[in-house]
Amino acid sequence: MKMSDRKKKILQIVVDEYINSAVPVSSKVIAEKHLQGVSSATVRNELASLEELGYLTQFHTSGGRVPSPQAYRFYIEELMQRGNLSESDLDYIEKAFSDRSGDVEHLIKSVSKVISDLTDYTSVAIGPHDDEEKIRNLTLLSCGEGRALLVIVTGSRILRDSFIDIPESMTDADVENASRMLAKLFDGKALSEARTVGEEALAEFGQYRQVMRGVIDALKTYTRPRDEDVVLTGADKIFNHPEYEDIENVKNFLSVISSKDKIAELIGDDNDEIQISVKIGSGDGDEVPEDCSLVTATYAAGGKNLGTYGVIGPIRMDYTKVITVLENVGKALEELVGSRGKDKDEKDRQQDE
Amino acid sequence: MKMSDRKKKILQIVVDEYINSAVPVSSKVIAEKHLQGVSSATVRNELASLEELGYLTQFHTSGGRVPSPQAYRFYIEELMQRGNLSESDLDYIEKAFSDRSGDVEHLIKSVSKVISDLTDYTSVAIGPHDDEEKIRNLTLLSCGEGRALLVIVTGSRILRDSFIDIPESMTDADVENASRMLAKLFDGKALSEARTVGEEALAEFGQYRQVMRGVIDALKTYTRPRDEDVVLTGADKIFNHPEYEDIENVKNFLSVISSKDKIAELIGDDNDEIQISVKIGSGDGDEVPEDCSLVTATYAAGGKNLGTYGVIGPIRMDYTKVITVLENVGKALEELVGSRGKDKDEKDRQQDE
DNA sequence: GTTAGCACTCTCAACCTTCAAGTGCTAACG
DNA sequence: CGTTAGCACTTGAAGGTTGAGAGTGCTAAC
Repeated sequence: MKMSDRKKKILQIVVDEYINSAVPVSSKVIAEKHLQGVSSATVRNELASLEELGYLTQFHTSGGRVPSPQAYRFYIEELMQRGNLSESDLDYIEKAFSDRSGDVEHLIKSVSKVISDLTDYTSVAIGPHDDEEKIRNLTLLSCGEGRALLVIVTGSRILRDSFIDIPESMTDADVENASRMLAKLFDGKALSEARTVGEEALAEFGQYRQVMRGVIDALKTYTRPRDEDVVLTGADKIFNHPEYEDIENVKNFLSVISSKDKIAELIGDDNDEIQISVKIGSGDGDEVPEDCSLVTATYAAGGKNLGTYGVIGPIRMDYTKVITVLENVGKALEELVGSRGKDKDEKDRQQDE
Repeated sequence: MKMSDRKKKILQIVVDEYINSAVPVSSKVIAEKHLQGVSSATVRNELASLEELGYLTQFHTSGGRVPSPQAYRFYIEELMQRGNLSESDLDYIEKAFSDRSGDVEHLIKSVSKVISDLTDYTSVAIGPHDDEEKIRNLTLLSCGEGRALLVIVTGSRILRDSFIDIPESMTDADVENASRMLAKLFDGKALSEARTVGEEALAEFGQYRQVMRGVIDALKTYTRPRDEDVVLTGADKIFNHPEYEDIENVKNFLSVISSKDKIAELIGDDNDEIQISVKIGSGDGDEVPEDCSLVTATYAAGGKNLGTYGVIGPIRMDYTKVITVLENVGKALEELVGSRGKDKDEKDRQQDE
């Protein structure tokens, strides 16, 4: 069976209406509020057909229809209408980003907060983690007991530190020496090339071979986001949405957000594909849990990854609002960071709209 | 009215029973299960009297009695019986701590996880933050745009970093120069004395005055724990306890744990007073929210603060279990860290038991 | 001081009724 | 053939009633 235009129109009405009201949608309100000129009986026929196609479900015979996950996906792909932010929302974004004094950590937090406040959903964010990031400084500090602390600072000011094992025989002076050598070797290198640089230099390091191995291992872990890089804002906002009157849904939600590992996994894995990604849980072994939806955007400016930001919430989510907010925050962010001019990527994206 | 021994005994029974069953306690079960030789009518008289004293409340006439916050406090002070951990629990602790390879961050996380797993409550932890910590390394890195990154590494391997403003006129070489001066000045100093050292050296710094100011400001913030220092484990464990079938309690709980600031404040403020602290919310403007209880222990070994760890959960908490776990974790932790010998503090504590 | 006995209160679950909402189906219409 | 009016049917939500069970407070007797 093909989807007629009227079916699409009706499906769009159902999704819109349900997103707004959180109440199953009946044929009557569709016909009366949105589709004058057609009777509710006709709408009922169409609804029955849409149900057969898998787009709608009903809890019980007299309960109106509710969109299925499949319907949401279709809605986002084809039916959804883009909106614009209100003046006050735009002002809010601008004001929030006007304070340029903070570091990245601070920026990530405020972006996350802005998104959560404007959308009224829980916001998840993961800071920039870019393999092409240049190493700005690398220092090795002796800790005694055959261990040393490796501190790496990159161009976008992300600080990474980890402990590596070193030969017990190394004195503090040896460590300092090694530190100098390492700093010289890696300074200005991108994280992506650093590993190969390290491998190549292994031979030179002679007795410090073990140290270099440790550094290389540490570098490997740096391209993956860590727990600490995941920022979560407005977890209590979920209670503003009626689906979370049900304790089961709250459990589900809390089990997701209490594991930052899991969040990082969910957000991270399509990091460099597209701009905005929507993931809807359908329950059958999906990574995103049932009754849960995750909308994220990955931002970039001047070819530099600026991190991934988004919201997590019920499937019945105001996608128009969320996506609009994400787009506007993205624009503001790109302006803020790459204020000097726009690169090709961004131009392409703007034409798409 | 004075508390007779029998009243105390009965109060203890009520609290124990309620903690175990989560069901209001009736005079009948007290008399039959715990106080043979006395009739339920007698118990009823005592219960009525205990209610008058403010230790018990009842939701409705025929609903049995429930301990008041005041009763819990009294219970913990005087009535509670110390327990011992099971073999398997002790094994679990030992196994969890046997891996010594990780850094502090890692240690904090595993301690927190152990506590959460053994108690079945949500665990909160805050890493060591000790004013007497010695500065091991201090480096200033230029970031351009009149800003620099200050990295401070302390003895117990806590890494602190923050951005400070510097005069736009400073070149990279100037920054390096300043970094060397600062490192020399602060190396080996405790955080507590560092501030005064900085103040005294202000004059010497001449044109770098602003830099030194920034460093001093940064040092000030280091004694307070930051958001990132608060670790939360097992948030979803609350659903194992019947009070959180009620959505209102979940809201309450989530609003606390979603703000790490607030947690830090709650945990941090009696940091150096006593070993184990129990805070019970009573609702009247208390810092700890109503229906919420916070049990924390501050650990130390060799005079060094090892952080504060504990659990947050419903008032009806298994205090015996929680406190026993906290004590045993503390012992294990002290052994692990200060394996070379026990200092006076710890000996004192062990005698108290 | 302790106890048995009893009236009283309150909740909880089960059950019924009513009500409104919304559907599916059928037969008629253009 | 698509559309529509009409109507029977289903279902859940809300409200009321009832009986059982639990637990108490009180009183009078020991």
